[in-house]
Amino acid sequence: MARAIQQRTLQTRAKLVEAAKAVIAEDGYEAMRVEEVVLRAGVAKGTFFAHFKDKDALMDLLIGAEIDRHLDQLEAQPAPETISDMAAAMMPLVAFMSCERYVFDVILRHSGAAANAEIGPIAMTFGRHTDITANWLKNKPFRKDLSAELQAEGVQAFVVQAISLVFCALHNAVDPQDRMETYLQAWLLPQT
Amino acid sequence: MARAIQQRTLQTRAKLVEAAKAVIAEDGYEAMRVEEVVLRAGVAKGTFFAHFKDKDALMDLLIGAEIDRHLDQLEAQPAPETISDMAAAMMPLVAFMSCERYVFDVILRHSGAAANAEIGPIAMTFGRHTDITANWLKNKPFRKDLSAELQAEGVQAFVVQAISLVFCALHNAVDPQDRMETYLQAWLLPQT
DNA sequence: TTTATAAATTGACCGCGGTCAATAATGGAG
DNA sequence: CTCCATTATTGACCGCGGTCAATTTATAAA
Repeated sequence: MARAIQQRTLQTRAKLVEAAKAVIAEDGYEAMRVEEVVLRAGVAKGTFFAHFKDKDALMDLLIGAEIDRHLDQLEAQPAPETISDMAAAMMPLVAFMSCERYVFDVILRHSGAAANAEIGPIAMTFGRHTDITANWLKNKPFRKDLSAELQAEGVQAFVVQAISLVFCALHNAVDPQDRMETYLQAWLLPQT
Repeated sequence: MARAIQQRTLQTRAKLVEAAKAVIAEDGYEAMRVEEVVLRAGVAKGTFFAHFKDKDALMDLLIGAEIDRHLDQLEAQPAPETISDMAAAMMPLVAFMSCERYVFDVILRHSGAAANAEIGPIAMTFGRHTDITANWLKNKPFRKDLSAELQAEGVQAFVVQAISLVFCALHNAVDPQDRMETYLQAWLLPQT
C-alpha cells in the first residue's frame, strides 16, 4: 500500500522550485540550468530528476503557474463587451507568452496533452483559456452560427498566430494588440 | 576578396545531406544523430558544424525541402472551388507536418524568420503557403470583407491549430480533415 | 614550380541534460 | 527500542550537441 509523502520530499521539492524561480528571476527562463538549480537548492543532480521527469516538466510547472495567474485576472474581470476590449484584456497574457522565444516554444510543446492521463499544467491552462473565452462569448452579440467552444478554439488559434508573428522579423512591425484586434474582428464579427 | 566555392565543399555537404536523409529514411527525423551522420558521411564532427550552424539548420533544410515538394503539388493543382476541396487539397501537407511530434516542433520553431537577413527554408515555405492560399482565394466567392492575405493568414493559423490537436490526447479523436473543414467553413464562409 | 594566403577539415574537449546502482534516511510493525 | 521494507538522495557516468586551435588542402600570385 502507498505510504504518506514524507516531509523531506516536500521540502526538497520546494527548495528546487524556489531555486529555479530565483535563477529565472535573475537571468530568465532560457538561462535556467539544472546544475545551477541543484547547486542553489543544495541537493544532488539526481534528486532533481527524482522530483521532475525532466527539465521541461519543471518549466511546464513554472510557466503553467504564471499563465494561471493571468487567467485568474481574466476571470476576475467582467466579460468584455467589444472586440477591442477583448483584445486588450488578453494582452497581459500574450505579453507573458511572448516574453521569451524559449518560453513560447515550451508552451507550444506542452499545449497539448500527450496522453489523457498526463495533462500537464500548461495543457490545463489551454483548456481553462478556452473555457473562459467561451464564457465571454456566450450571451454576446458575436457569431451566432458557431458554438461558443468553436469560437473560443479559433480565438486560441489566433492568439498563437499573433505571438508567432511577434518572433518573426518579417512581420513584427505590427503591434500585437492591433493584430489581435484585426484577427478577432475578422473571426467574431464577419461583415458578410 | 571572396574566392570561388571549392568542389570539395559541395561534395562534403552533399555527403552530409545524403547521410542525413538515409538515417531519416531508416529511423525517422527524431532519431537523427549528428554523430551518426558524420560517421556515414566519413567526415569529422567539426565538419558538420562548418557546413550547418547547428543540427536544427540541417533539419530546417530537409524539412523545408519536403514541405516545398508538397507546395509544388498544391501549385500544380487548380484552385479548389469548395471548402471541402480546399481542406482535402491541404491534407498531404498536413499529414507530413504531423508525421512526427518532433517534426512539427522544428517547423514551429522555424516558421518565423528570426531576422530579415536569415529567412530559413521553413520560414520561406510559410510565406509560399500564404501566397498560394491567397491566390486560391482571389476571385472566389469567400470572404469579401477581408483581404486575400488576411484570409490566408487565418487559414495558416487554423492549419497549425488543427495539427496541434492531432498531438493532443484530449482532442485527437476528430479526423484532421474534418476539423480543417469545420475551421475553414467557419473562417471563410460565415453564416451571419 | 614555388610560395603565400584563404578555406576546409580534424578531433580532443566542453557543457549540460539525463541515468542508475549504491547508499542513506524514514517511519510503521513487533 | 529495534528491525526492516519503503522511499529519498547521491554522484559518478553517459549521450550528444556544439566549439576551437591546430593541421591539411586548395588556389591565386609571383
